[in-house]
Amino acid sequence: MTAATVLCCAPIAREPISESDAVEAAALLKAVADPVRLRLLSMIGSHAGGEVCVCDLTGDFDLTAPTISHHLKILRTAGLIGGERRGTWVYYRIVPETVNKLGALFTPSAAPAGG
Amino acid sequence: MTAATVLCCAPIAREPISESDAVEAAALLKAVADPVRLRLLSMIGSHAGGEVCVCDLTGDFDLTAPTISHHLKILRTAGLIGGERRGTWVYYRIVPETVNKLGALFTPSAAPAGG
DNA sequence: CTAGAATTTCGACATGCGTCAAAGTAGAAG
DNA sequence: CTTCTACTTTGACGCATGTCGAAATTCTAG
Repeated sequence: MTAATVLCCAPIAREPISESDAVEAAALLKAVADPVRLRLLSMIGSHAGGEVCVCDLTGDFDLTAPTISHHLKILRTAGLIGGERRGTWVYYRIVPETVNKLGALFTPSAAPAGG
Repeated sequence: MTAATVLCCAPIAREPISESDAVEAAALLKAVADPVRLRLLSMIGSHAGGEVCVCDLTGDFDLTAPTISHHLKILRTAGLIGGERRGTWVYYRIVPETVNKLGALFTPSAAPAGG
């Protein structure tokens, strides 16, 4: 128990983040720093069955299909969602690990130091 | 205890976020979706005493003072940091409430439903 | 193979964002 | 009041991003 067990605050407020970590985290954050992508991520993640067809997504936006596809690609490239084609349709599901990374950045961690 | 106590996942993956909530959250996320601002926020939040002089910030970046000031303003406008002038120097400190908002978006909440 | 639907890629455009140099503001020191 | 330092605002520039229309891709159905 000599080592620090700092529970004070979010990781980001515990010690200065390194430049490379900042670049990595910022890339992830940039992927969700858009209302459309946030809604898409939320719709995909909260859908019963864990999977959503793209065709069920486009209807809720005043955007063209190419634009939705563009946002989906950004989320997928960031590792936040995964896509799979089955027949005519493409289904997307959330990748919880990556989403948790986001939360971990700003959440006062209850984990012991070093974890 | 009859009501749901949904611990499955992040709020964003529990139910579809509303458009207005998405816009609000995206604005907050955009403020931290930049390596420089992420480092700035981290340096301010992790500093002993809870306050940092701007003059202690600029040295760690290969950026001009106006650029640092610009990023600081974005963080302040987003409500993530607060600034105070004392004499010649300006001191910034973190606003934990706003930072927690970010974490709450993506963290599997341990709070009971309805909270 | 042809026809058709779902989705992505491509090309283009307007807007937004990060950066700097120069000028402006606020307080300390003489 | 003048000068110096610390910081912010303004104006400008180039690059990135969100959006669309059109074309290409991938699969199903005859």
